Amino acid sequence: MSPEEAESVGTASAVEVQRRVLAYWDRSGTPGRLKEGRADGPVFRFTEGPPTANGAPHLGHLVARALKDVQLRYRRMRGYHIVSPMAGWDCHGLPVELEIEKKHGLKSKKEIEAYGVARFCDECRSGALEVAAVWQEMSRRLGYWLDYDHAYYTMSPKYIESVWWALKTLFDRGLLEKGHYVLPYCPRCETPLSSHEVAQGYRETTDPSITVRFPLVEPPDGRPASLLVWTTTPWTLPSNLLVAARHDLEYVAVPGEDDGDLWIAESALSRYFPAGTPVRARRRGAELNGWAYLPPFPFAGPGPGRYRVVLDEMVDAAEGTGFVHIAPSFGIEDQRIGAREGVGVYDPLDGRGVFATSVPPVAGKGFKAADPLLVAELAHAGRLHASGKLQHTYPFCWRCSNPLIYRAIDSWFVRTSRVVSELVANNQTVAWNPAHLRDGRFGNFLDEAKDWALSRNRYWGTPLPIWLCPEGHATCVGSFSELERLSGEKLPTPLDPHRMTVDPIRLSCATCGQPSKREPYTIDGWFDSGSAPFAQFHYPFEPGPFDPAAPLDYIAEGLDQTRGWFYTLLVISTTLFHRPAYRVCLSNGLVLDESGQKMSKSRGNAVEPMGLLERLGGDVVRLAFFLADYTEPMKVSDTTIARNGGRLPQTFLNVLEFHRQNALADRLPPSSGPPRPRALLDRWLLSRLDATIEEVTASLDDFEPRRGATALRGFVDDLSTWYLRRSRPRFWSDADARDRRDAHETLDFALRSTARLLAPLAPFTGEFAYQTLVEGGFSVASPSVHSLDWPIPEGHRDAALDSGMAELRKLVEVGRELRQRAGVKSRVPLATFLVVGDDGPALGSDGDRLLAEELNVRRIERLAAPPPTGFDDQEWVVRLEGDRPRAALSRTPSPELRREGWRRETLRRLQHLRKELALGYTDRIEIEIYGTGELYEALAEGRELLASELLADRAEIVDGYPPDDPSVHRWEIDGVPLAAIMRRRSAPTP
RNA sequence: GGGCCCAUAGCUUAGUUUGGCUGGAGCACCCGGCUGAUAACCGGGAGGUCGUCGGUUCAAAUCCGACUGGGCCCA
Repeated sequence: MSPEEAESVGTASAVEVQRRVLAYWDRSGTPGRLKEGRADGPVFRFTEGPPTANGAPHLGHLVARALKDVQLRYRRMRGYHIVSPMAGWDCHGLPVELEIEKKHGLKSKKEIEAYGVARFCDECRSGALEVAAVWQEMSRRLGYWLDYDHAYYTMSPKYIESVWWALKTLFDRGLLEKGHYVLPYCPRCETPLSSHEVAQGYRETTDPSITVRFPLVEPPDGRPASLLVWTTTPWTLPSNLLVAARHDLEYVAVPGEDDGDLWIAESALSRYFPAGTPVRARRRGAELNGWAYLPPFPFAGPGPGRYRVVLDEMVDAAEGTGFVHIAPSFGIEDQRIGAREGVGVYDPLDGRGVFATSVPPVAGKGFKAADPLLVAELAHAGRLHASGKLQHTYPFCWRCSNPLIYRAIDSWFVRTSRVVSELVANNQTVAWNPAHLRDGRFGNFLDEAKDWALSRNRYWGTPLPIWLCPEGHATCVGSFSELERLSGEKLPTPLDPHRMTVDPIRLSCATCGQPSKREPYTIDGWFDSGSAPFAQFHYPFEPGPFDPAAPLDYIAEGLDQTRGWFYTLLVISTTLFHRPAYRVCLSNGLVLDESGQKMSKSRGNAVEPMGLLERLGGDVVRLAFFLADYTEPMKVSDTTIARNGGRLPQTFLNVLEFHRQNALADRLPPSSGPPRPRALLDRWLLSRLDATIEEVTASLDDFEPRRGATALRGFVDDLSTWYLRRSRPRFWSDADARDRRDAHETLDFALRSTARLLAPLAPFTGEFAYQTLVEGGFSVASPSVHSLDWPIPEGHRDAALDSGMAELRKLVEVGRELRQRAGVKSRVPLATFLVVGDDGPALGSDGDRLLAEELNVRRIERLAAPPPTGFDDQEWVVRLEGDRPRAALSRTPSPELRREGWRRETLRRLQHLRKELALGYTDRIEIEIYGTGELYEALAEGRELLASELLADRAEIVDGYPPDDPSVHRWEIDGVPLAAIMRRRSAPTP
């Protein structure tokens, strides 16, 4: 390490460590050099799930990124070649468009078109790039190494061309088709959404809840009669064409206000009528089939089969009346039933959800605004039986927050439903973490996979590469060269294949030769991101490392991606390559605030990731995640993160600093190779180290960093609180130079190994430690810890040693307890610690020596059984286990031992004084010490010891009281006055 | 309404797969000690109906069932 670095290391905080390491990496270009791992190593396939480039990252992203990075770093150290470390951004789609709309106050598609589609798309592009920069800086702070210089962008021409290739492949296989189906539709964005988008927008809301009378044309019993029909969407009533009942439900007629009959399911009766209401008639649902009624509004007009009761299994009487209003243009079930009955559709709404003039009462009104007007009309006509409000969950647009409607619309579909069994089979091969996702949430979703509504009626997205001729023949274009060929035009270079470029292009129909126009759709951005594993390489247009036969080895994202990326990856890989998309999939839980509430900007409880990383440092944040159960929802705040993630690096850095100061003071040359330990503590530490290496390795092999982080935390704790605490005197003892050197080498080796083990989990701390330990560290030429080989056990594992030391540490606890009960401080030596009734020292005389030192007793004795006469209470304090003595400790120090205790007491105070006087560890001093009586005798007896411990060239012990002088420092020991004058002797060591 | 997951001390958690000592640990708290790396460290204390109830068993935190609470997803 360079002298300047060495001097300023000090006790570094995690934040300081991070700052220094980032500076070093920047200087040395380390991330750029290492991100791909070893070029000739075995391949580790990975793809970064591209975040949507419409906003800053939130904490949940941080968790996923930490879980990805730890694995990449580990695999690099294991010698793998990472394919690919490319960063990526999902640039297309509504979210990005919406940001630009907001920026310019655009409120509708008409306004976007007036603004100019080309300009609009340009802004979307630069908006996406700006966001990517924010993500990159956050990732840097977290230590997430990706190739940011060669990131993939789903909006880039090459990427789009790969997506086109994929679409054409599906088209050729008959898996991409046009249909007219009911889809979730956002009237503000004027586009359909996919089911995974809808899933993100369910919210509590209040809607009207009305029950309407549908008069029967020919009442069965001669009296006037009506069906009671319930709905929460009055705006769909003008489109009513049928009423559905259930064949096996029991329906009854009860008297209404004007003496007409009201038909309702018997099981729904109590919701509408008081108990005891007379029943005038009763029919099975099946008997109601075909009953004709008068529709609530006449605007849809007559048509074959309309306005009658039909039977369907979807009806139940759990809510409503047992009669279900069917508007085939506005519901998935409605469409199915309407199509079966051949009644056609009636959709009076335009693209923005505004009523046409054909519905006079609400012409020009939005569908929501129409609700109260239509209800008033019904009331006026005497058709309204009941009216109220209902609170329920309803889907809203996940981006613009307006209520969605379900409506029939032209759209292109990926026929996912046809490959369900293949999806299910491929999913079975995936190692999910948590494992229950495979057959639980994700598996369930696959079982019911619906066709994927792919097209969007929008601007900023991959254009659907399908051209249609007037005859309806579709041509799907799979590459730019094909487009050029079919259009007979020279395309501009560079080509930006977005709407403004491709919309005007006309092809001649491959089937009939007529001019074809492009279908004016973009595609769901989720198809873009699901194509990332191959589209990032411009597959199949350029040679690259993508292997169509090989799934990714590992992906990790938030749980929300079960409906998102995890799903679209699988669909696309299954339909294109007939294989699963990934081998291992780790899904992390949601991030909650301290009190367990979901974080959101509107609630104001969101912790901002950049701030968190700046305050605590990336390693603390990472470790807090790794040590928590990251597959479950996680409560996060500065306090919890610092508490859970801060201890390991802090303790480790403290040990490192201790070692640095001592190694530096000793001017120790760097050690070479693993040490050959002699001392018990050294052998024990290296045994623990090997066990830790094994555990961390296994945990990362299993893609479960938590176990490894926990093991490492335990090791560092043992290193600091047992090995180092017990070894401390060895590091500055002149008595045994060889042992001193052993201790240095063992600690040095353990620290270097720990730095490497730490590297994937806490890359800044690992790097900092390594650079601190090696000569020339922090220099441009110094290799990064991340470029080193992963540590392997060195054969130091010794189970007997492990258990023996554990046992010994238990005896230490016993001894300390006895000392406390005897009321004798640790500094005062005691004669004997007696261990009763075990098989003798598991660690031999070395172990007993260690025990004696730790307990500050003169000797350890072991007895097979307690003495027959028992222990004399005057002489011993005894620890019982059950009713048998386990250990005993001498109760009282002898006068000699007490004098030694005083010496140590004095020594401690004088050492403290050295520190107060700001003396360096190697500064020589002169000292005069004043004491009287027994204290004087004790000090005089140990003059030489005191002198050498205090690095005193001259030490004088004076029997008496000190002069009255400001340079005199005074204390009391057991009521006896002690004083000293201390002066620096030599110049401070540099 | 349906599905999946979670529940161990105030907090973070080990132990649950494969039932078996007195359910461990760290943080925080109280008392005492120690301190030439440490925002440390050491000893002791207090703090647990292992969410609740029931079942299986010689034996249940662990296996089974129901319930409660929380979370997520679907309709």
